[in-house]
Amino acid sequence: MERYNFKKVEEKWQKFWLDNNSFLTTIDKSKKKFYCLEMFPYPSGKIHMGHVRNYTIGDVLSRYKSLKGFNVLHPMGWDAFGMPAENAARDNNLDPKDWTNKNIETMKNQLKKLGLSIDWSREISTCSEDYYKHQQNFFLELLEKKLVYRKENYVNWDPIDETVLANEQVIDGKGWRSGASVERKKLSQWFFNISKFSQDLLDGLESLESWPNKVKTMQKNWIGKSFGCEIEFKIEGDLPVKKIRCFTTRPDTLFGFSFLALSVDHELSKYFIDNKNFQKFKNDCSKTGTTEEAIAVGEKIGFKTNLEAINPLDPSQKVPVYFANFVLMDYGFGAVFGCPAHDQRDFDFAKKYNLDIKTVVKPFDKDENFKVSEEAYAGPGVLINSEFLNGLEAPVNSVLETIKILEKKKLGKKQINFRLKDWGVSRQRYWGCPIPVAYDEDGKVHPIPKSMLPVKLPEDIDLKVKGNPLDSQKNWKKITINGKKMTRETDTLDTFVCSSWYYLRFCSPNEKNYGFNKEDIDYWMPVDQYIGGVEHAILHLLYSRFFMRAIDYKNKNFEIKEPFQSLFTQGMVCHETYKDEENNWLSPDEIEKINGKIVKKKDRNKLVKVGPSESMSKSKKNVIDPELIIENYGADAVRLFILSDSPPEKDVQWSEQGMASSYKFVQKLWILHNEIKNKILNNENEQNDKQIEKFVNQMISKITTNLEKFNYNVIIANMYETYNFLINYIKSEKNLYNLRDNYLKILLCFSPIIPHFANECLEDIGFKSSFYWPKYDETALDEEIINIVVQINGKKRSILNSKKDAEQREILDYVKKDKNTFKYLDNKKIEKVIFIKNKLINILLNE
RNA sequence: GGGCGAAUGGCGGAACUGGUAGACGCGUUGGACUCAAAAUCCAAUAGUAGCAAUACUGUGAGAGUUCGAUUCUCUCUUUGCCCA
Repeated sequence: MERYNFKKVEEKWQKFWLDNNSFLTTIDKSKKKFYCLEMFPYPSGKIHMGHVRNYTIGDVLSRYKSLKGFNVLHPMGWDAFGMPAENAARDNNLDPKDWTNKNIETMKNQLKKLGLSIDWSREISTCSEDYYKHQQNFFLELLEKKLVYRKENYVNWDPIDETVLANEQVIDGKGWRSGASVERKKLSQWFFNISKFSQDLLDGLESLESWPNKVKTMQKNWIGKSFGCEIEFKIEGDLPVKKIRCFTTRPDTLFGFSFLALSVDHELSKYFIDNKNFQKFKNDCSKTGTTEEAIAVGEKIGFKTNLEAINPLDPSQKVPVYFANFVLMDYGFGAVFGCPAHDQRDFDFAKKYNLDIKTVVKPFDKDENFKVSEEAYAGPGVLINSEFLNGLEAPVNSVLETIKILEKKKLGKKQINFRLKDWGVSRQRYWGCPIPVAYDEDGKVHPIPKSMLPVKLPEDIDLKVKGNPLDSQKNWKKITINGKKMTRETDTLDTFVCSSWYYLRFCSPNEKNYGFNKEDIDYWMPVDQYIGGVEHAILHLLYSRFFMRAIDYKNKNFEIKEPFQSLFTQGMVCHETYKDEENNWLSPDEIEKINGKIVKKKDRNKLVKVGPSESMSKSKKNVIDPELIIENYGADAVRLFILSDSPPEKDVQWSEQGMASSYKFVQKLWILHNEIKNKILNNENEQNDKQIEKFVNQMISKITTNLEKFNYNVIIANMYETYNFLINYIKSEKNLYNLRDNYLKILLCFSPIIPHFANECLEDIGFKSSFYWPKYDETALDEEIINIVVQINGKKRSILNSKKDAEQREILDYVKKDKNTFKYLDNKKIEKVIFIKNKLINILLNE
């Protein structure tokens, strides 16, 4: 027998699948469809272990569904626009397109070596004109539907990448890629009107039963529906301003009102434009970022006006009006009322400017004299010091009641507010999808006529210029539309736009006239299973859900609303981290283990510090290159290992030993296969053997259930159990009657996990095609002899074998005689017996 | 600070609707093979006591519900993620 040559076998089957177009998919209405999609990769250079895990999970599912008879769509593409390409190209004097395409080639080959069942004829790349011309068309459609608009806005400006960042791309006040401190800057930007769909996006979550609750909660919080009240405050002072509108979720704390705070961009600011102190203040404000987090953490500063606001519930109460840096123009009306006792932000502000702090809510367990002193009290309780509102339970009752009163007095009205803001899509970068509009001499926006699409990116650009390289493309910028000279928009679209509709394109990758065609969409959509990292729980998924709605808006393209029927979020691949004595990161192949000590390979006297296991990242050097691993152990072994050690939704530890043992397992399976093959050739008997019949049925049942529930790590355990069974079974010198049929079923069950190996073995015993997912026979699962647990006073004392369906009396008689249990019953009165047929007997004694 | 989750041997992890805790793998120990080692194979492996049969303890801590709790409820601790 030859040693299992994974290289030969894997190449053979990968070629076979390619030559036979095994994974090519077309619409087949006679079959149920299954659209399996994994989040497509960014072509950064090489695939990493995270990809291996993600795509293996998807592949196992796709192959399983195929065997079950589904018409499976399993495509792959490239999220190919984005800054890394532009930066790499700039630093190495390359064209971003060449850099990207080269990476795509490399990564595609790597993915192919994993033996993925992908329909490569549907491959798409978001940076190709074939793709982005449709995206530009969508942009224009959205523009027509007024779902895209342009507005001047403060943005998060990344001074290193010289681009605008979305709020969610700012982490701890720093750019998510560059790490630079983010600044506030005013720019004219394109926005998608996602907030128009706030309620719809929120409601849609209800229908997503197969999404993790965690993700739904995160989206819900992100959309942030709040219920409150719009209040009009009368203003006194020397300005021609009589009232200011505010939004608040806590109108019930109005009696604790001690200041009114305005955003520096509030329309009132026009009266202070010449005030030097105000200008200085405004300037200081721009140093804090625009994120909620930056505002919460940063120091609260204010600029006092000489205006006074009047409490609508108590006209005798007048409080100062401030401009404050923690009030944002796009929340509410850019104005909030301050109640320091019950809001920490207001509290900090009041302390700083010595404003009143009046307690109006007391916790349930405190008395009327409760006073807020060290920090604000935002919890529930009862209203106090609030005249006619006293005694109301806060917040639910008191808020509703106060709104009623305000509405009656025509001082305010109930309002719903959403935290979700419109999506700023303008990026001042070259390597993205050009926004298909131009400006005439007056600065008026004109869409590029659809006949002139795509707006192609210019070639031969200079990426070394400061700012947006497109801006310096004087010739490219010039365009004539209908005889009129205009200037092109130089912003490109956020790459999240590209990934917001790629799942649609996979359905119609070759449609020339539009991004998709309806027949394909109606057949393939929605994605039945979407698989990817939880890091996209909010943005990508929310944007995609928005995009479906936006394209559907007014023209009714779709039968369905939600793009992703089910979502699975897989965990990360982690590895220990290593540092040398100078605290430099070391990669796993720079270290070795000698006599239990971990030392540097180059200098064995140098001890290595072992850090915690963290998600693999280049910066920490704790990466393992999948290509090398596939080279050394083979794709099947890698697939086995990446699934074996942890449930797919949890993080997995990379372990060299674990990897090696998966490799050994494949080798052992091959030895087993050859022994089974010999037995099969020597036994051509049709009779059945119950033992193998029962085991294989059990196994099919287990593996099927575990596949359906994504318990892929347990499937690997099931495979080991199967091996352990079979190796003993064939040694048992039984008459191995129906070994061939049962072994065939086993191989079919293994085939989604280790497809090359399984196909090789199947061919070896005479099966090359018409594979299917084996069914299990419920009746074969029936046991004739059953283990019954015997408990005395709830404590397990014995297990006895009984024939199926034995009655309580029989079991009890047996227990009384059994050597393990009779001693417990000796001379004691049986108080009660709990009996569950075929499972357990629990005898309660009077002691 | 708020929301959501998690906690099981030396390690990763199993355990169906409340019914045999620790499947399976790694590691470790002992043995076989070998001049020797690696590889491979066999055996043991939650802890304590015992030659053993067996007994007691045991699923982060404490309480509760129940004949019976890893599983359900409450409180606490630690920890992860998201939001702030």
